[in-house]
Amino acid sequence: MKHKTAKIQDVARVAGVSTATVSRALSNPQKLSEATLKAVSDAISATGYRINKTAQSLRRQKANAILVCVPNLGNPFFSEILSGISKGFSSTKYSVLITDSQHLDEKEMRVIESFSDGTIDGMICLDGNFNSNQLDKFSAFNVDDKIVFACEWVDNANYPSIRSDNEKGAKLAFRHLYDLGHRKIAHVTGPENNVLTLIRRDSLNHERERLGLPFNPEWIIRGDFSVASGVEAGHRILDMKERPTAVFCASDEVAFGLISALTSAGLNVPKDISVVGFDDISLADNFVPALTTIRQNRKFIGLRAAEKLSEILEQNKEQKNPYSAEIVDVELIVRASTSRIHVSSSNTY
Amino acid sequence: MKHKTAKIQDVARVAGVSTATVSRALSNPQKLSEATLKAVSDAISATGYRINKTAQSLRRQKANAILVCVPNLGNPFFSEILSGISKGFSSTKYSVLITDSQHLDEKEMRVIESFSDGTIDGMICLDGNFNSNQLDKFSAFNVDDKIVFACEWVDNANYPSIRSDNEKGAKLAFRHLYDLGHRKIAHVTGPENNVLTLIRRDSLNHERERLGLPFNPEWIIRGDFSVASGVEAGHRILDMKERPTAVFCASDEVAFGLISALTSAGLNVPKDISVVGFDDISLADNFVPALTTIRQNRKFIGLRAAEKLSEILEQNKEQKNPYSAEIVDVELIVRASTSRIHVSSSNTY
DNA sequence: CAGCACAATGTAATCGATTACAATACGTGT
DNA sequence: ACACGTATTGTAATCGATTACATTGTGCTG
Repeated sequence: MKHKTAKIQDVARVAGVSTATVSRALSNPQKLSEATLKAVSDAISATGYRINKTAQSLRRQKANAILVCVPNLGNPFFSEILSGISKGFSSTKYSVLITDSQHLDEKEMRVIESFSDGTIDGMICLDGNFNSNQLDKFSAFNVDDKIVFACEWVDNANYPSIRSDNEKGAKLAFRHLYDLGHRKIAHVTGPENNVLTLIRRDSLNHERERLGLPFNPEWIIRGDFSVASGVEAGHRILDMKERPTAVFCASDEVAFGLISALTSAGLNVPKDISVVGFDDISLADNFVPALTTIRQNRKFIGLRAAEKLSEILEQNKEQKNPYSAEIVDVELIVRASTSRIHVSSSNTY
Repeated sequence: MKHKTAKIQDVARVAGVSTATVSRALSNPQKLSEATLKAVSDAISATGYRINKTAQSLRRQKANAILVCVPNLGNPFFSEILSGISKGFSSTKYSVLITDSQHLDEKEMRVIESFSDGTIDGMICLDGNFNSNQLDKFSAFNVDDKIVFACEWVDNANYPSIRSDNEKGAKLAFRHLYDLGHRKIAHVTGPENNVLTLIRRDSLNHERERLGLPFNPEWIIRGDFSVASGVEAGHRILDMKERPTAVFCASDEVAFGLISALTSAGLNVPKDISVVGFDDISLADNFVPALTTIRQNRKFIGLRAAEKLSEILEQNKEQKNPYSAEIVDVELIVRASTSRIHVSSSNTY
């Protein structure tokens, strides 16, 4: 039609030089004389030439693309991380591909496929749920040194990762409730096989023991980070003989669901029950009541993950970096969903 | 290192056939005899061969990838559409690339670049904010017949699009409030240059006139779909001499911000002011109060957009389809943020 | 059994850019 | 004037898969 895209040959012809020279003009300009450089540059404008990245990738054996593996694209928690990653790569030559790993069995083979069919050079994985079998495949196919984990990670495996200080987060949440006078503190966890679930729960339990608080196994409620699981947890709490006076939720969405369920049942948050979330997603500030939560700097985590992966991909393969987990600080954001314990409920203990 | 990925040559050698035969075994198996097919298939297993898509793309002049252009990746509204798109392409040979077009000037050139450097075959655009200058470039570079719009679209331009019935949505929202006895109905719009803003506002105004309701220009409040703009609108309303008794917001997030601001100021939603949102994002059901809203079937829109683009890309270029806008039905979801007008406030009118 | 259609497979050019190696020109020191 | 280093540019192989065209073989028809 109108635009038959010009190729390097066309530029070479117009500029009166060889294709090699054109190529060099683009990637090694310092090797050429001023005059030819100008000629080539003019020819490029004249022809409207744009490099064909597919051909370039084939020749250079490099895709200039990375893959982000997201557990669930429908979950707003991830959009901001994606946004950070996207920003981190925006000034580089890399394109960002995204895949939803939810309900995807053999997802590790899909990933390996992408590596070996030449479509990606590296991966940022927001999904820490890989078993050792899957990880073995990564190393068998030599892709394990091109993967960076963000937010989540894999225990006992030496992948670089950028993550929040979850331990501190759980501790801050717990201490905040404790300082407000709460002693019966429940926790809605994440899904069982998740690293975040473990570390937050352990940190919480540790803190509870340290402070010598009562423990009721009923108060550890299984969730899955979703709003629905928060609602479910709310119903469980409403049914308890011995209700907690405060709940620490593994995510803001869980907290929203929980508050929604408690409120519908006629309870008041924070008067009857205080609630703390985790993440500080954008809505936390404008929920009713505004949610006290632990802020994860998700955009920063995404950005750093992008930078880290870039570094790894640029550096010489030989000088392998040792294992490194970069821990990003978290912050307690006190809002309206927590309050000093009410006297009538506190005297139970 | 361990895995020097096998190429088609290696497979050919192992199978004792030519590379052409191996290639045919993969893309035109019906042209080969049972015996050679088996030999090739065995050789592929033996060598662990995986096709190199870069080489394939170069030769076939087809990237097998599409780009999704998202106005703001950080906004959860888009995650579910993305999820639908991702699902729509999951069983095809296309990979999905995502780019954030926010604050990106010359974004049309970026897109054209991606088309002409061979990295993408088509695009789904969730951002209708293109001027005619930019659109002219699309057609100058012959990419305009490989673009599908979803959710948003461009007026006066013949791009295929999948979108909600926004007109009906606004009408449903307005009628719902009217039926509850509200007469002073405010509207928080989207950003000024947005097609959704226009169509929803026009539909609302049309409905208001039809019903002969009072119009106070103050009641049309500029927003931008964000929570923050909802908060801002809330403050504006609190300051009004003549307050509306109900507000229709251009997005759920705006509604959240609005409710948050009103509630903080001591008002009760819906007792003092009823609020309707638009979108039915996942949190709407668990906001406090649960939000009455217009449901957009975002996952479906994403899915259909993916299917539509696939069709377009597969079909013969010549048999160009005429302009087509596919309108997806919307639904009023009544929850707790709207109620029959309170007597003390209704008698003002 | 000649002649032809058709099925199965091979040969080699091709997609567009990169780069090792070769070639040329120019300057400089002796 | 010769030898050699250096700067600049060209020639042609290469990345890995696809496919037009050529080739071979087989069966069928008259």
